[in-house]
Amino acid sequence: MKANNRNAPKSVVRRLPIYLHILDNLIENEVEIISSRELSDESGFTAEQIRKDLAFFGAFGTRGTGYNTVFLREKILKIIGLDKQTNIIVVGAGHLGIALINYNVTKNPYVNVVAAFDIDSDIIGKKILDVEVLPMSKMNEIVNTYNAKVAVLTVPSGQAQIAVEKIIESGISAVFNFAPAKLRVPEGICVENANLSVELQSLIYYTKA
Amino acid sequence: MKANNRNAPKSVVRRLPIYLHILDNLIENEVEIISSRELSDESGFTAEQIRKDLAFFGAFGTRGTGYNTVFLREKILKIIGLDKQTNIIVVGAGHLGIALINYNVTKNPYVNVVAAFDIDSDIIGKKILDVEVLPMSKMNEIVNTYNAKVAVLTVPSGQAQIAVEKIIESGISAVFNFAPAKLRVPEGICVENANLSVELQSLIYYTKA
DNA sequence: CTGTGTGAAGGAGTTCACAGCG
DNA sequence: CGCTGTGAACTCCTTCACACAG
Repeated sequence: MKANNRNAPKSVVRRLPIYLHILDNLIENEVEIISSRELSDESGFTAEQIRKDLAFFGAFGTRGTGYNTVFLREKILKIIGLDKQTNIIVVGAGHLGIALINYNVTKNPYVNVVAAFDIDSDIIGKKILDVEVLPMSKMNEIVNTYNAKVAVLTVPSGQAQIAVEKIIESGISAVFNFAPAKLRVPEGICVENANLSVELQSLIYYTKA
Repeated sequence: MKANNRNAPKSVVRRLPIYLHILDNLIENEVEIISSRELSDESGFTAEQIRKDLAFFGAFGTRGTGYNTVFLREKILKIIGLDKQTNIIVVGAGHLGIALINYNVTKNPYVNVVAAFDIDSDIIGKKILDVEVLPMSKMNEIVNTYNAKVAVLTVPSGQAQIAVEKIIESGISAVFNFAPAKLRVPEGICVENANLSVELQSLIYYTKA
Protein backbone atom coordinates (compact mmCIF):
# COMPACT_ATOMS: atom_id res chain seq x y z
CA MET A 1 0.00 0.00 0.00
CA LYS A 2 2.44 2.65 1.10
CA ALA A 3 6.17 3.02 1.61
CA ASN A 4 7.48 1.54 4.82
CA ASN A 5 9.13 3.74 7.41
CA ARG A 6 11.18 1.10 9.17
CA ASN A 7 14.78 0.62 8.12
CA ALA A 8 15.04 -1.74 5.21
CA PRO A 9 16.41 -5.18 6.16
CA LYS A 10 20.01 -5.69 5.10
CA SER A 11 19.00 -8.65 2.97
CA VAL A 12 16.64 -6.47 0.93
CA VAL A 13 19.24 -3.74 0.46
CA ARG A 14 21.68 -6.32 -0.87
CA ARG A 15 19.19 -7.50 -3.49
CA LEU A 16 18.18 -4.07 -4.79
CA PRO A 17 21.36 -3.49 -6.82
CA ILE A 18 20.87 -6.90 -8.42
CA TYR A 19 17.36 -5.93 -9.55
CA LEU A 20 18.83 -2.67 -10.80
CA HIS A 21 21.41 -4.48 -12.88
CA ILE A 22 18.75 -6.71 -14.44
CA LEU A 23 16.60 -3.68 -15.22
CA ASP A 24 19.55 -1.95 -16.89
CA ASN A 25 19.90 -4.94 -19.21
CA LEU A 26 16.17 -5.12 -19.91
CA ILE A 27 15.94 -1.42 -20.73
CA GLU A 28 18.93 -1.76 -23.04
CA ASN A 29 16.97 -4.45 -24.86
CA GLU A 30 13.92 -2.19 -24.95
CA VAL A 31 11.80 -4.37 -22.68
CA GLU A 32 9.11 -2.12 -21.14
CA ILE A 33 7.22 -4.41 -18.78
CA ILE A 34 8.50 -7.18 -16.52
CA SER A 35 6.63 -9.47 -14.12
CA SER A 36 7.97 -10.64 -10.79
CA ARG A 37 8.07 -14.15 -12.25
CA GLU A 38 10.37 -13.02 -15.05
CA LEU A 39 12.53 -11.09 -12.61
CA SER A 40 12.68 -14.31 -10.62
CA ASP A 41 13.98 -16.21 -13.65
CA GLU A 42 16.65 -13.56 -14.20
CA SER A 43 17.76 -13.19 -10.60
CA GLY A 44 17.23 -16.59 -9.02
CA PHE A 45 15.19 -15.12 -6.17
CA THR A 46 11.56 -16.17 -5.77
CA ALA A 47 8.84 -14.01 -7.30
CA GLU A 48 7.19 -13.56 -3.90
CA GLN A 49 10.41 -12.34 -2.39
CA ILE A 50 10.94 -9.84 -5.18
CA ARG A 51 7.40 -8.49 -4.76
CA LYS A 52 7.91 -8.23 -0.99
CA ASP A 53 11.23 -6.47 -1.43
CA LEU A 54 9.77 -3.89 -3.78
CA ALA A 55 6.54 -3.52 -1.81
CA PHE A 56 8.62 -2.61 1.22
CA PHE A 57 9.32 0.75 -0.41
CA GLY A 58 5.97 1.30 -2.11
CA ALA A 59 3.58 -0.09 -4.72
CA PHE A 60 5.55 0.20 -7.94
CA GLY A 61 3.74 -2.40 -10.07
CA THR A 62 0.49 -2.59 -11.97
CA ARG A 63 -1.78 -5.49 -11.00
CA GLY A 64 -2.47 -7.85 -13.83
CA THR A 65 0.45 -6.44 -15.82
CA GLY A 66 3.76 -6.22 -14.00
CA TYR A 67 6.40 -3.54 -13.47
CA ASN A 68 7.38 -0.81 -15.89
CA THR A 69 11.13 -1.28 -16.28
CA VAL A 70 12.07 2.40 -16.65
CA PHE A 71 9.83 3.49 -13.79
CA LEU A 72 11.06 0.73 -11.47
CA ARG A 73 14.66 1.51 -12.30
CA GLU A 74 14.13 5.17 -11.37
CA LYS A 75 12.54 4.15 -8.08
CA ILE A 76 15.37 1.77 -7.15
CA LEU A 77 18.01 4.33 -8.11
CA LYS A 78 16.35 6.78 -5.76
CA ILE A 79 15.99 4.26 -2.94
CA ILE A 80 19.64 3.25 -3.05
CA GLY A 81 20.78 6.82 -3.58
CA LEU A 82 22.26 6.32 -7.03
CA ASP A 83 20.06 8.94 -8.68
CA LYS A 84 23.00 11.29 -8.43
CA GLN A 85 26.56 10.09 -8.99
CA THR A 86 28.44 8.99 -5.86
CA ASN A 87 32.07 9.94 -5.39
CA ILE A 88 34.34 7.44 -3.69
CA ILE A 89 38.02 7.11 -2.83
CA VAL A 90 40.32 4.09 -2.87
CA VAL A 91 42.75 3.77 0.02
CA GLY A 92 45.67 1.49 -0.82
CA ALA A 93 46.92 1.47 -4.42
CA GLY A 94 48.45 -2.00 -4.57
CA HIS A 95 47.42 -4.75 -6.97
CA LEU A 96 43.91 -5.02 -5.62
CA GLY A 97 43.31 -1.29 -5.34
CA ILE A 98 44.44 -0.78 -8.92
CA ALA A 99 42.29 -3.63 -10.16
CA LEU A 100 39.25 -2.24 -8.37
CA ILE A 101 39.79 1.17 -9.90
CA ASN A 102 39.93 -0.36 -13.37
CA TYR A 103 36.99 -2.59 -12.57
CA ASN A 104 34.64 -0.05 -11.03
CA VAL A 105 35.18 2.72 -13.47
CA THR A 106 34.30 0.47 -16.35
CA LYS A 107 31.51 -1.56 -14.75
CA ASN A 108 29.65 0.99 -12.71
CA PRO A 109 28.05 4.07 -14.22
CA TYR A 110 26.79 5.28 -10.86
CA VAL A 111 30.06 5.56 -9.01
CA ASN A 112 33.10 7.74 -9.64
CA VAL A 113 36.54 7.20 -8.12
CA VAL A 114 37.94 10.67 -7.45
CA ALA A 115 41.35 9.68 -6.05
CA ALA A 116 43.47 6.89 -4.64
CA PHE A 117 45.72 7.15 -1.60
CA ASP A 118 48.84 5.30 -0.56
CA ILE A 119 51.86 5.67 1.71
CA ASP A 120 54.37 4.31 -0.80
CA SER A 121 56.24 7.21 -2.41
CA ASP A 122 57.04 5.04 -5.45
CA ILE A 123 53.33 4.84 -6.25
CA ILE A 124 52.26 8.35 -5.25
CA GLY A 125 51.88 10.58 -8.28
CA LYS A 126 51.06 7.74 -10.67
CA LYS A 127 47.74 7.52 -12.46
CA ILE A 128 45.42 4.53 -12.86
CA LEU A 129 43.19 5.44 -15.79
CA ASP A 130 42.42 9.03 -14.82
CA VAL A 131 42.65 8.44 -11.08
CA GLU A 132 45.70 9.95 -9.40
CA VAL A 133 47.46 8.32 -6.43
CA LEU A 134 47.93 10.86 -3.66
CA PRO A 135 49.63 10.83 -0.26
CA MET A 136 47.37 10.15 2.73
CA SER A 137 47.85 13.74 3.90
CA LYS A 138 45.65 14.94 1.03
CA MET A 139 42.68 12.82 2.03
CA ASN A 140 40.78 15.40 4.08
CA GLU A 141 41.02 17.96 1.30
CA ILE A 142 39.92 15.58 -1.47
CA VAL A 143 37.02 14.10 0.51
CA ASN A 144 35.84 17.59 1.28
CA THR A 145 36.23 18.98 -2.22
CA TYR A 146 34.44 16.09 -3.94
CA ASN A 147 32.09 15.26 -1.07
CA ALA A 148 33.22 11.64 -1.27
CA LYS A 149 30.88 9.25 0.54
CA VAL A 150 32.57 5.84 0.47
CA ALA A 151 36.13 4.58 0.92
CA VAL A 152 37.32 1.31 -0.59
CA LEU A 153 40.02 0.01 1.74
CA THR A 154 42.70 -2.26 0.23
CA VAL A 155 45.71 -1.71 2.47
CA PRO A 156 47.52 -4.63 4.18
CA SER A 157 45.72 -5.84 7.31
CA GLY A 158 48.34 -4.40 9.66
CA GLN A 159 47.63 -0.89 8.41
CA ALA A 160 43.87 -1.23 8.11
CA GLN A 161 42.90 0.15 11.52
CA ILE A 162 45.10 3.25 11.19
CA ALA A 163 43.82 3.82 7.68
CA VAL A 164 40.17 3.51 8.66
CA GLU A 165 40.63 6.05 11.45
CA LYS A 166 42.08 8.49 8.95
CA ILE A 167 39.17 7.79 6.61
CA ILE A 168 36.59 8.45 9.33
CA GLU A 169 38.40 11.61 10.37
CA SER A 170 38.11 12.89 6.81
CA GLY A 171 34.32 12.67 7.09
CA ILE A 172 33.52 9.42 5.28
CA SER A 173 30.98 7.15 6.96
CA ALA A 174 30.94 4.03 4.75
CA VAL A 175 33.88 1.71 4.16
CA PHE A 176 34.17 -1.22 1.79
CA ASN A 177 36.90 -3.21 3.51
CA PHE A 178 39.05 -5.74 1.66
CA ALA A 179 41.63 -6.11 4.43
CA PRO A 180 41.32 -9.36 6.40
CA ALA A 181 41.08 -7.48 9.68
CA LYS A 182 38.28 -6.51 12.01
CA LEU A 183 37.90 -2.75 11.93
CA ARG A 184 36.93 -0.98 15.14
CA VAL A 185 34.72 1.92 14.21
CA PRO A 186 32.41 4.23 16.17
CA GLU A 187 28.63 4.01 16.03
CA GLY A 188 27.23 5.33 12.76
CA ILE A 189 30.09 4.18 10.54
CA CYS A 190 29.07 1.43 8.14
CA VAL A 191 31.66 -1.20 7.23
CA GLU A 192 31.06 -3.83 4.56
CA ASN A 193 33.67 -6.57 4.60
CA ALA A 194 34.76 -8.29 1.42
CA ASN A 195 37.38 -10.61 2.76
CA LEU A 196 38.08 -12.54 -0.40
CA SER A 197 40.32 -15.22 1.01
CA VAL A 198 37.84 -15.91 3.79
CA GLU A 199 35.04 -16.24 1.26
CA LEU A 200 37.14 -18.52 -0.88
CA GLN A 201 37.81 -20.73 2.12
CA SER A 202 34.15 -21.09 2.95
CA LEU A 203 33.58 -22.14 -0.66
CA ILE A 204 36.15 -24.91 -0.23
CA TYR A 205 33.96 -26.39 2.51
CA TYR A 206 31.42 -27.25 -0.17
CA THR A 207 33.87 -29.00 -2.49
CA LYS A 208 33.98 -32.12 -0.37
CA ALA A 209 32.12 -34.70 -2.43
CA MET B 1 28.24 -33.40 23.15
CA LYS B 2 29.06 -34.96 19.81
CA ALA B 3 29.52 -33.78 16.24
CA ASN B 4 26.35 -33.01 14.36
CA ASN B 5 25.43 -34.97 11.26
CA ARG B 6 23.18 -32.40 9.63
CA ASN B 7 24.65 -30.08 7.03
CA ALA B 8 26.21 -27.06 8.63
CA PRO B 9 24.17 -23.85 8.15
CA LYS B 10 25.63 -21.56 5.54
CA SER B 11 25.98 -18.81 8.13
CA VAL B 12 28.21 -21.02 10.27
CA VAL B 13 30.38 -22.04 7.32
CA ARG B 14 30.96 -18.38 6.50
CA ARG B 15 32.19 -17.66 10.02
CA LEU B 16 34.58 -20.59 10.34
CA PRO B 17 37.32 -19.08 8.13
CA ILE B 18 37.11 -15.91 10.22
CA TYR B 19 37.75 -17.88 13.40
CA LEU B 20 40.58 -19.61 11.58
CA HIS B 21 42.16 -16.31 10.67
CA ILE B 22 41.99 -15.09 14.26
CA LEU B 23 43.52 -18.34 15.50
CA ASP B 24 46.37 -18.00 13.00
CA ASN B 25 47.18 -14.59 14.47
CA LEU B 26 46.89 -15.82 18.07
CA ILE B 27 49.16 -18.78 17.42
CA GLU B 28 51.69 -16.50 15.76
CA ASN B 29 51.67 -14.46 18.99
CA GLU B 30 52.07 -17.67 21.00
CA VAL B 31 48.68 -17.46 22.68
CA GLU B 32 47.73 -21.00 23.75
CA ILE B 33 44.26 -20.63 25.23
CA ILE B 34 41.37 -18.45 24.12
CA SER B 35 37.87 -18.08 25.55
CA SER B 36 34.74 -17.56 23.50
CA ARG B 37 34.51 -14.09 25.03
CA GLU B 38 37.93 -13.16 23.74
CA LEU B 39 37.12 -14.63 20.34
CA SER B 40 34.01 -12.47 20.45
CA ASP B 41 36.11 -9.35 21.01
CA GLU B 42 38.34 -10.26 18.08
CA SER B 43 35.60 -11.22 15.65
CA GLY B 44 32.62 -9.08 16.58
CA PHE B 45 30.32 -12.11 16.86
CA THR B 46 28.72 -12.91 20.21
CA ALA B 47 30.40 -15.44 22.48
CA GLU B 48 27.27 -17.60 22.53
CA GLN B 49 27.20 -17.71 18.77
CA ILE B 50 30.84 -18.74 18.58
CA ARG B 51 30.28 -21.53 21.10
CA LYS B 52 27.22 -22.72 19.17
CA ASP B 53 29.09 -22.63 15.88
CA LEU B 54 31.95 -24.71 17.24
CA ALA B 55 29.69 -27.04 19.23
CA PHE B 56 27.88 -27.87 16.00
CA PHE B 57 30.93 -29.89 14.97
CA GLY B 58 31.93 -31.22 18.38
CA ALA B 59 33.09 -30.29 21.88
CA PHE B 60 36.44 -28.65 21.25
CA GLY B 61 36.79 -26.57 24.42
CA THR B 62 37.64 -27.21 28.05
CA ARG B 63 35.03 -26.04 30.57
CA GLY B 64 36.29 -23.42 32.92
CA THR B 65 39.30 -22.74 30.68
CA GLY B 66 38.54 -22.09 27.02
CA TYR B 67 39.81 -23.39 23.72
CA ASN B 68 43.34 -24.51 22.90
CA THR B 69 44.29 -22.38 19.91
CA VAL B 70 46.41 -24.97 18.10
CA PHE B 71 43.92 -27.76 18.67
CA LEU B 72 40.95 -25.63 17.59
CA ARG B 73 42.81 -24.48 14.50
CA GLU B 74 43.46 -28.09 13.48
CA LYS B 75 39.80 -28.93 13.97
CA ILE B 76 38.57 -26.01 11.89
CA LEU B 77 41.10 -26.73 9.13
CA LYS B 78 39.76 -30.27 8.95
CA ILE B 79 36.11 -29.15 8.98
CA ILE B 80 36.59 -26.69 6.13
CA GLY B 81 38.83 -29.05 4.24
CA LEU B 82 41.98 -26.92 4.42
CA ASP B 83 44.04 -29.58 6.15
CA LYS B 84 45.52 -30.38 2.77
CA GLN B 85 46.30 -27.64 0.27
CA THR B 86 43.53 -26.87 -2.23
CA ASN B 87 44.38 -26.24 -5.86
CA ILE B 88 42.34 -23.66 -7.73
CA ILE B 89 42.30 -22.06 -11.16
CA VAL B 90 41.57 -18.49 -12.23
CA VAL B 91 39.47 -18.04 -15.36
CA GLY B 92 39.92 -14.60 -16.88
CA ALA B 93 43.32 -12.94 -16.58
CA GLY B 94 42.30 -9.29 -16.79
CA HIS B 95 43.00 -6.66 -14.13
CA LEU B 96 40.87 -8.36 -11.50
CA GLY B 97 42.10 -11.87 -12.24
CA ILE B 98 45.71 -10.73 -12.02
CA ALA B 99 45.06 -8.86 -8.77
CA LEU B 100 43.39 -11.91 -7.24
CA ILE B 101 46.33 -14.11 -8.18
CA ASN B 102 48.71 -11.68 -6.50
CA TYR B 103 46.36 -11.30 -3.56
CA ASN B 104 45.60 -14.95 -2.86
CA VAL B 105 49.04 -16.31 -3.28
CA THR B 106 50.36 -13.90 -0.71
CA LYS B 107 47.44 -13.86 1.73
CA ASN B 108 46.34 -17.45 1.80
CA PRO B 109 48.60 -20.31 2.83
CA TYR B 110 45.90 -22.90 2.27
CA VAL B 111 45.16 -22.27 -1.38
CA ASN B 112 47.35 -22.61 -4.44
CA VAL B 113 46.59 -21.15 -7.86
CA VAL B 114 47.84 -23.69 -10.41
CA ALA B 115 47.00 -21.81 -13.61
CA ALA B 116 45.05 -18.94 -15.13
CA PHE B 117 43.04 -19.14 -18.35
CA ASP B 118 42.08 -16.53 -20.92
CA ILE B 119 40.97 -16.25 -24.53
CA ASP B 120 43.16 -13.22 -25.32
CA SER B 121 46.25 -14.38 -27.24
CA ASP B 122 48.14 -11.27 -26.09
CA ILE B 123 47.90 -12.46 -22.49
CA ILE B 124 48.29 -16.21 -23.01
CA GLY B 125 51.81 -17.34 -22.21
CA LYS B 126 52.48 -14.57 -19.71
CA LYS B 127 53.15 -15.26 -16.05
CA ILE B 128 51.67 -13.59 -12.95
CA LEU B 129 54.11 -14.44 -10.19
CA ASP B 130 54.64 -18.12 -10.98
CA VAL B 131 51.16 -18.65 -12.44
CA GLU B 132 51.06 -19.14 -16.18
CA VAL B 133 48.19 -17.88 -18.35
CA LEU B 134 46.98 -20.69 -20.62
CA PRO B 135 44.39 -20.96 -23.39
CA MET B 136 40.97 -22.27 -22.37
CA SER B 137 41.60 -25.47 -24.33
CA LYS B 138 44.11 -26.57 -21.69
CA MET B 139 41.63 -26.36 -18.83
CA ASN B 140 40.51 -30.00 -18.76
CA GLU B 141 44.08 -31.21 -18.67
CA ILE B 142 45.21 -28.84 -15.91
CA VAL B 143 42.17 -29.43 -13.70
CA ASN B 144 42.73 -33.15 -14.04
CA THR B 145 46.47 -33.07 -13.46
CA TYR B 146 46.29 -30.88 -10.36
CA ASN B 147 42.90 -32.08 -9.14
CA ALA B 148 41.77 -28.45 -8.96
CA LYS B 149 38.63 -27.97 -6.88
CA VAL B 150 37.60 -24.34 -7.29
CA ALA B 151 37.49 -21.87 -10.19
CA VAL B 152 37.67 -18.12 -9.65
CA LEU B 153 35.72 -16.55 -12.50
CA THR B 154 36.69 -13.03 -13.55
CA VAL B 155 35.67 -12.86 -17.22
CA PRO B 156 33.35 -10.11 -18.57
CA SER B 157 29.69 -10.83 -17.83
CA GLY B 158 28.87 -11.64 -21.45
CA GLN B 159 31.31 -14.52 -21.42
CA ALA B 160 30.55 -15.79 -17.93
CA GLN B 161 27.95 -18.41 -18.83
CA ILE B 162 30.09 -19.99 -21.55
CA ALA B 163 33.10 -19.95 -19.25
CA VAL B 164 31.25 -21.57 -16.36
CA GLU B 165 30.03 -24.36 -18.61
CA LYS B 166 33.60 -25.05 -19.66
CA ILE B 167 34.64 -25.01 -16.00
CA ILE B 168 31.96 -27.50 -15.00
CA GLU B 169 32.84 -29.73 -17.96
CA SER B 170 36.42 -29.85 -16.71
CA GLY B 171 35.20 -31.39 -13.46
CA ILE B 172 35.19 -28.45 -11.07
CA SER B 173 32.15 -28.12 -8.80
CA ALA B 174 32.71 -24.82 -6.97
CA VAL B 175 32.90 -21.39 -8.60
CA PHE B 176 33.78 -18.05 -7.04
CA ASN B 177 32.04 -15.71 -9.48
CA PHE B 178 33.09 -12.07 -9.88
CA ALA B 179 31.11 -11.49 -13.08
CA PRO B 180 27.92 -9.46 -12.59
CA ALA B 181 25.82 -12.16 -14.21
CA LYS B 182 23.55 -14.90 -12.95
CA LEU B 183 25.16 -18.24 -13.75
CA ARG B 184 22.90 -21.14 -14.68
CA VAL B 185 24.45 -24.27 -13.26
CA PRO B 186 23.20 -27.82 -12.72
CA GLU B 187 22.35 -29.25 -9.30
CA GLY B 188 25.42 -29.96 -7.20
CA ILE B 189 27.54 -27.09 -8.49
CA CYS B 190 28.20 -24.46 -5.84
CA VAL B 191 28.45 -20.82 -6.95
CA GLU B 192 29.51 -18.03 -4.60
CA ASN B 193 28.90 -14.59 -6.05
CA ALA B 194 31.19 -11.67 -5.26
CA ASN B 195 29.67 -8.98 -7.38
CA LEU B 196 31.76 -6.08 -6.19
CA SER B 197 29.91 -3.26 -7.90
CA VAL B 198 26.61 -4.60 -6.58
CA GLU B 199 28.05 -4.75 -3.06
CA LEU B 200 29.41 -1.24 -3.39
CA GLN B 201 25.99 -0.02 -4.46
CA SER B 202 24.27 -1.55 -1.48
CA LEU B 203 26.81 0.23 0.74
CA ILE B 204 25.84 3.54 -0.83
CA TYR B 205 22.32 3.00 0.52
CA TYR B 206 23.72 3.49 4.02
CA THR B 207 25.53 6.73 3.28
CA LYS B 208 22.36 8.76 3.35
CA ALA B 209 22.57 10.74 6.57
C1' DC C 1 33.83 -20.45 40.51
C1' DT C 2 35.05 -20.13 35.52
C1' DG C 3 33.80 -20.78 30.86
C1' DT C 4 31.82 -24.45 27.78
C1' DG C 5 27.83 -26.87 25.82
C1' DT C 6 22.89 -26.80 25.00
C1' DG C 7 17.70 -26.87 25.35
C1' DA C 8 14.30 -23.23 25.15
C1' DA C 9 12.73 -18.68 23.83
C1' DG C 10 12.84 -15.12 20.63
C1' DG C 11 13.49 -12.67 16.26
C1' DA C 12 14.28 -11.97 11.38
C1' DG C 13 13.44 -13.18 6.91
C1' DT C 14 11.20 -16.31 3.55
C1' DT C 15 7.38 -18.84 1.69
C1' DC C 16 2.49 -19.56 1.37
C1' DA C 17 -2.00 -18.45 0.18
C1' DC C 18 -5.06 -15.41 -1.22
C1' DA C 19 -7.33 -10.87 -1.31
C1' DG C 20 -7.60 -6.95 -4.39
C1' DC C 21 -6.93 -4.05 -8.30
C1' DG C 22 -6.39 -3.31 -13.38
C1' DC D 1 -8.45 -13.41 -15.43
C1' DG D 2 -3.46 -12.08 -14.39
C1' DC D 3 -0.18 -10.41 -11.52
C1' DT D 4 0.63 -7.37 -7.65
C1' DG D 5 0.47 -6.56 -2.72
C1' DT D 6 0.18 -8.58 1.92
C1' DG D 7 -1.27 -10.88 6.35
C1' DA D 8 -0.28 -15.46 8.31
C1' DA D 9 2.47 -19.63 8.76
C1' DC D 10 6.80 -21.30 8.79
C1' DT D 11 11.78 -21.90 8.90
C1' DC D 12 16.14 -20.75 10.18
C1' DC D 13 19.26 -18.53 12.95
C1' DT D 14 20.48 -15.92 17.09
C1' DT D 15 20.12 -14.86 21.93
C1' DC D 16 19.05 -16.28 26.55
C1' DA D 17 19.59 -18.85 30.58
C1' DC D 18 21.47 -22.33 32.90
C1' DA D 19 23.18 -27.09 33.64
C1' DC D 20 27.61 -29.16 33.83
C1' DA D 21 32.53 -30.19 33.69
C1' DG D 22 37.27 -28.94 35.03
